[in-house]
Amino acid sequence: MIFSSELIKGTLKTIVLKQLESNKRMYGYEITQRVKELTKDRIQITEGALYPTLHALEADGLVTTETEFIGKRVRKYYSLSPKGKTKIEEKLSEMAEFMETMKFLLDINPTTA
Amino acid sequence: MIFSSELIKGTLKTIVLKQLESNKRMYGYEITQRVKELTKDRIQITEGALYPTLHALEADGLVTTETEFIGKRVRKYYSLSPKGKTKIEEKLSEMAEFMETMKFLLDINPTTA
DNA sequence: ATGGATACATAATAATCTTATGTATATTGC
DNA sequence: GCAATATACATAAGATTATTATGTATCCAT
Repeated sequence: MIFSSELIKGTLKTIVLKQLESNKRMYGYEITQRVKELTKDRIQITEGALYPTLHALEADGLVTTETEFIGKRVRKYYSLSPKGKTKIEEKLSEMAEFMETMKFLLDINPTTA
Repeated sequence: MIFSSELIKGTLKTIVLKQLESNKRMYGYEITQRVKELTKDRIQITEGALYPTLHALEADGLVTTETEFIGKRVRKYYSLSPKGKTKIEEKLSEMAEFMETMKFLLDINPTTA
Protein backbone atom coordinates (compact mmCIF):
# COMPACT_ATOMS: atom_id res chain seq x y z
CA MET A 1 0.00 0.00 0.00
CA ILE A 2 1.34 3.41 -1.02
CA PHE A 3 0.12 6.24 1.16
CA SER A 4 -2.17 8.77 -0.43
CA SER A 5 -0.14 11.80 -1.33
CA GLU A 6 -2.16 14.19 0.79
CA LEU A 7 -1.01 12.40 3.95
CA ILE A 8 2.62 12.87 3.10
CA LYS A 9 2.07 16.53 2.37
CA GLY A 10 3.74 18.72 4.91
CA THR A 11 6.10 16.00 6.11
CA LEU A 12 8.59 16.06 3.25
CA LYS A 13 10.94 18.64 4.73
CA THR A 14 10.99 16.77 8.01
CA ILE A 15 11.76 13.48 6.28
CA VAL A 16 14.59 15.01 4.28
CA LEU A 17 16.13 16.80 7.25
CA LYS A 18 15.91 13.64 9.35
CA GLN A 19 17.75 11.63 6.69
CA LEU A 20 20.49 14.24 6.64
CA GLU A 21 20.70 14.14 10.42
CA SER A 22 21.08 10.35 10.38
CA ASN A 23 23.47 10.09 7.47
CA LYS A 24 25.50 13.29 7.63
CA ARG A 25 25.86 13.66 3.89
CA MET A 26 23.51 12.55 1.14
CA TYR A 27 22.59 13.41 -2.42
CA GLY A 28 19.05 13.82 -3.70
CA TYR A 29 18.59 10.58 -5.51
CA GLU A 30 20.05 8.73 -2.57
CA ILE A 31 17.44 10.22 -0.26
CA THR A 32 14.57 9.02 -2.45
CA GLN A 33 16.03 5.49 -2.55
CA ARG A 34 16.75 5.35 1.16
CA VAL A 35 13.25 6.47 2.09
CA LYS A 36 11.70 4.06 -0.39
CA GLU A 37 13.73 1.23 1.10
CA LEU A 38 13.12 2.16 4.75
CA THR A 39 9.37 2.41 4.20
CA LYS A 40 9.10 -0.73 2.07
CA ASP A 41 7.96 1.30 -0.93
CA ARG A 42 5.17 2.99 0.98
CA ILE A 43 6.71 6.44 0.70
CA GLN A 44 8.10 7.31 -2.69
CA ILE A 45 9.45 10.82 -2.96
CA THR A 46 9.10 12.15 -6.48
CA GLU A 47 11.88 14.20 -8.03
CA GLY A 48 9.53 17.07 -8.78
CA ALA A 49 8.86 17.35 -5.06
CA LEU A 50 12.35 16.61 -3.81
CA TYR A 51 14.54 19.00 -5.73
CA PRO A 52 12.49 22.15 -5.12
CA THR A 53 12.38 21.16 -1.45
CA LEU A 54 16.15 20.74 -1.28
CA HIS A 55 16.62 24.10 -2.96
CA ALA A 56 14.26 25.69 -0.46
CA LEU A 57 16.14 24.15 2.46
CA GLU A 58 19.36 25.53 1.03
CA ALA A 59 17.84 28.97 0.52
CA ASP A 60 16.73 28.90 4.16
CA GLY A 61 20.24 28.06 5.28
CA LEU A 62 19.23 24.71 6.77
CA VAL A 63 21.55 22.69 4.55
CA THR A 64 24.86 23.23 2.80
CA THR A 65 25.91 21.67 -0.49
CA GLU A 66 29.00 20.28 -2.14
CA THR A 67 29.09 19.28 -5.78
CA GLU A 68 31.21 16.33 -6.82
CA PHE A 69 31.89 14.52 -10.03
CA ILE A 70 31.48 10.77 -10.10
CA GLY A 71 33.12 10.05 -13.43
CA LYS A 72 31.53 12.67 -15.64
CA ARG A 73 28.30 12.79 -13.72
CA VAL A 74 27.46 15.55 -11.26
CA ARG A 75 26.39 14.65 -7.79
CA LYS A 76 25.23 17.24 -5.29
CA TYR A 77 25.73 16.37 -1.66
CA TYR A 78 23.65 17.95 1.07
CA SER A 79 24.57 18.31 4.74
CA LEU A 80 22.73 19.77 7.73
CA SER A 81 23.89 23.20 8.83
CA PRO A 82 23.84 24.10 12.54
CA LYS A 83 20.60 25.95 11.84
CA GLY A 84 19.28 22.79 10.20
CA LYS A 85 20.17 20.71 13.26
CA THR A 86 18.14 22.98 15.48
CA LYS A 87 15.32 22.89 12.97
CA ILE A 88 15.08 19.12 12.74
CA GLU A 89 14.94 18.83 16.51
CA GLU A 90 12.07 21.29 16.60
CA LYS A 91 10.31 19.48 13.77
CA LEU A 92 10.66 16.10 15.41
CA SER A 93 9.26 17.19 18.74
CA GLU A 94 6.42 18.99 17.01
CA MET A 95 5.72 15.87 14.94
CA ALA A 96 5.75 13.68 18.02
CA GLU A 97 3.25 15.89 19.75
CA PHE A 98 1.14 16.15 16.63
CA MET A 99 0.97 12.39 16.34
CA GLU A 100 -0.14 12.04 19.93
CA THR A 101 -2.82 14.64 19.36
CA MET A 102 -4.05 12.90 16.23
CA LYS A 103 -4.07 9.54 17.94
CA PHE A 104 -6.34 10.96 20.60
CA LEU A 105 -8.51 12.94 18.21
CA LEU A 106 -9.00 10.03 15.83
CA ASP A 107 -9.15 7.45 18.60
CA ILE A 108 -6.36 5.37 17.11
CA ASN A 109 -5.07 2.74 19.49
CA PRO A 110 -1.79 0.89 18.94
CA THR A 111 -3.56 -2.35 18.06
CA THR A 112 -5.24 -0.70 15.10
CA ALA A 113 -1.92 -0.07 13.40
CA MET B 1 1.61 25.44 20.97
CA ILE B 2 -0.41 25.56 17.78
CA PHE B 3 0.71 23.08 15.15
CA SER B 4 2.19 24.52 12.00
CA SER B 5 -0.42 24.47 9.29
CA GLU B 6 1.61 22.29 6.97
CA LEU B 7 1.38 19.42 9.44
CA ILE B 8 -2.38 19.52 9.51
CA LYS B 9 -2.53 19.58 5.76
CA GLY B 10 -4.06 16.46 4.35
CA THR B 11 -5.67 15.47 7.63
CA LEU B 12 -8.64 17.82 7.59
CA LYS B 13 -11.06 15.52 5.79
CA THR B 14 -10.17 12.69 8.14
CA ILE B 15 -10.72 14.89 11.19
CA VAL B 16 -14.09 16.09 9.93
CA LEU B 17 -15.31 12.62 8.97
CA LYS B 18 -14.19 11.25 12.34
CA GLN B 19 -16.15 13.91 14.19
CA LEU B 20 -19.25 13.02 12.20
CA GLU B 21 -18.70 9.35 12.95
CA SER B 22 -18.48 10.07 16.67
CA ASN B 23 -21.29 12.57 16.91
CA LYS B 24 -23.74 11.48 14.22
CA ARG B 25 -24.88 14.99 13.35
CA MET B 26 -22.93 18.22 13.53
CA TYR B 27 -22.84 21.65 11.94
CA GLY B 28 -19.73 23.33 10.65
CA TYR B 29 -19.09 25.81 13.41
CA GLU B 30 -19.68 23.08 15.97
CA ILE B 31 -16.94 20.97 14.38
CA THR B 32 -14.38 23.77 14.64
CA GLN B 33 -15.23 24.31 18.31
CA ARG B 34 -15.21 20.63 19.19
CA VAL B 35 -11.83 20.07 17.57
CA LYS B 36 -10.39 23.17 19.21
CA GLU B 37 -11.64 21.96 22.58
CA LEU B 38 -10.51 18.34 22.15
CA THR B 39 -7.02 19.41 21.10
CA LYS B 40 -6.67 22.12 23.74
CA ASP B 41 -6.45 24.82 21.08
CA ARG B 42 -3.65 23.07 19.21
CA ILE B 43 -5.74 22.44 16.12
CA GLN B 44 -7.88 25.34 15.00
CA ILE B 45 -9.81 24.71 11.82
CA THR B 46 -10.35 27.91 9.90
CA GLU B 47 -13.64 28.59 8.19
CA GLY B 48 -11.95 29.12 4.85
CA ALA B 49 -10.67 25.57 5.05
CA LEU B 50 -13.69 23.96 6.65
CA TYR B 51 -16.57 25.02 4.43
CA PRO B 52 -14.96 24.12 1.10
CA THR B 53 -14.04 20.76 2.64
CA LEU B 54 -17.57 20.11 3.80
CA HIS B 55 -18.88 21.01 0.35
CA ALA B 56 -16.39 18.65 -1.24
CA LEU B 57 -17.43 15.83 1.08
CA GLU B 58 -21.03 16.44 0.16
CA ALA B 59 -20.22 16.50 -3.56
CA ASP B 60 -18.45 13.17 -3.12
CA GLY B 61 -21.51 11.69 -1.43
CA LEU B 62 -19.69 11.06 1.85
CA VAL B 63 -22.03 13.25 3.89
CA THR B 64 -25.66 14.33 3.73
CA THR B 65 -27.04 17.65 4.88
CA GLU B 66 -30.12 19.06 6.57
CA THR B 67 -30.73 22.76 6.94
CA GLU B 68 -32.50 24.01 10.03
CA PHE B 69 -33.45 27.37 11.40
CA ILE B 70 -32.47 28.23 14.93
CA GLY B 71 -34.53 31.35 15.45
CA LYS B 72 -33.84 33.28 12.27
CA ARG B 73 -30.36 31.87 11.81
CA VAL B 74 -29.57 29.05 9.37
CA ARG B 75 -27.72 26.01 10.60
CA LYS B 76 -26.57 23.26 8.26
CA TYR B 77 -26.23 19.83 9.79
CA TYR B 78 -23.95 17.21 8.31
CA SER B 79 -24.21 13.44 8.74
CA LEU B 80 -22.10 10.57 7.46
CA SER B 81 -23.58 8.62 4.55
CA PRO B 82 -22.96 4.86 4.28
CA LYS B 83 -20.26 5.68 1.76
CA GLY B 84 -18.77 8.10 4.28
CA LYS B 85 -18.72 5.40 6.96
CA THR B 86 -16.70 3.15 4.73
CA LYS B 87 -14.41 6.03 3.86
CA ILE B 88 -13.62 7.04 7.43
CA GLU B 89 -12.72 3.45 8.29
CA GLU B 90 -10.31 3.35 5.37
CA LYS B 91 -8.85 6.72 6.29
CA LEU B 92 -8.32 5.73 9.91
CA SER B 93 -6.50 2.52 9.10
CA GLU B 94 -4.37 4.34 6.55
CA MET B 95 -3.59 7.03 9.10
CA ALA B 96 -2.67 4.44 11.72
CA GLU B 97 -0.27 2.74 9.35
CA PHE B 98 1.13 6.07 8.21
CA MET B 99 1.83 7.10 11.78
CA GLU B 100 3.65 3.85 12.47
CA THR B 101 5.72 4.35 9.35
CA MET B 102 6.59 7.92 10.29
CA LYS B 103 7.48 6.91 13.82
CA PHE B 104 9.96 4.42 12.43
CA LEU B 105 11.29 6.70 9.72
CA LEU B 106 11.76 9.65 12.06
CA ASP B 107 12.85 7.49 14.97
CA ILE B 108 10.21 8.87 17.28
CA ASN B 109 9.85 6.87 20.46
CA PRO B 110 6.86 7.21 22.79
CA THR B 111 8.94 8.96 25.45
CA THR B 112 9.72 11.81 23.08
CA ALA B 113 6.08 12.76 22.84
C1' DA C 1 22.97 -0.07 -29.30
C1' DT C 2 19.02 -0.20 -26.57
C1' DG C 3 16.70 -0.08 -22.16
C1' DG C 4 16.85 0.77 -17.54
C1' DA C 5 18.98 2.92 -13.74
C1' DT C 6 21.30 6.97 -12.02
C1' DA C 7 21.22 12.05 -11.33
C1' DC C 8 20.26 16.55 -11.88
C1' DA C 9 16.57 20.28 -12.96
C1' DT C 10 12.34 23.05 -14.17
C1' DA C 11 7.49 24.14 -15.85
C1' DA C 12 2.51 23.48 -16.06
C1' DT C 13 -1.04 21.99 -13.41
C1' DA C 14 -3.70 20.50 -9.32
C1' DA C 15 -4.95 20.33 -4.59
C1' DT C 16 -5.39 22.38 -0.32
C1' DC C 17 -4.63 25.57 2.74
C1' DT C 18 -4.44 30.86 4.75
C1' DT C 19 -6.05 35.33 4.84
C1' DA C 20 -9.40 38.51 3.76
C1' DT C 21 -13.89 39.77 3.00
C1' DG C 22 -18.92 39.61 3.09
C1' DT C 23 -23.51 38.87 5.19
C1' DA C 24 -26.44 38.24 9.03
C1' DT C 25 -28.27 36.94 13.71
C1' DA C 26 -27.61 36.26 18.81
C1' DT C 27 -25.74 37.34 23.17
C1' DT C 28 -23.29 39.75 26.72
C1' DG C 29 -21.48 43.70 29.28
C1' DC C 30 -21.85 48.37 30.43
C1' DG D 1 -29.81 50.66 24.03
C1' DC D 2 -25.72 49.81 21.93
C1' DA D 3 -21.17 48.16 21.10
C1' DA D 4 -18.36 44.24 21.12
C1' DT D 5 -18.06 39.49 20.79
C1' DA D 6 -19.79 35.09 19.44
C1' DT D 7 -22.37 32.37 16.31
C1' DA D 8 -22.98 30.75 11.49
C1' DC D 9 -22.86 30.53 6.87
C1' DA D 10 -20.08 31.47 2.40
C1' DT D 11 -16.63 32.74 -1.29
C1' DA D 12 -12.41 34.84 -3.49
C1' DA D 13 -7.50 36.01 -3.91
C1' DG D 14 -3.23 34.38 -2.95
C1' DA D 15 0.37 31.09 -1.09
C1' DT D 16 2.25 26.66 -0.54
C1' DT D 17 3.37 22.31 -1.85
C1' DA D 18 2.69 18.54 -4.21
C1' DT D 19 1.97 15.71 -9.04
C1' DT D 20 2.86 14.99 -13.70
C1' DA D 21 5.42 15.91 -17.60
C1' DT D 22 9.42 17.11 -19.78
C1' DG D 23 14.34 17.89 -20.54
C1' DT D 24 19.30 16.74 -20.31
C1' DA D 25 22.96 13.59 -19.60
C1' DT D 26 25.78 9.60 -17.91
C1' DC D 27 26.44 4.69 -16.62
C1' DC D 28 25.75 -0.18 -16.99
C1' DA D 29 24.06 -4.55 -18.53
C1' DT D 30 22.47 -7.55 -22.33
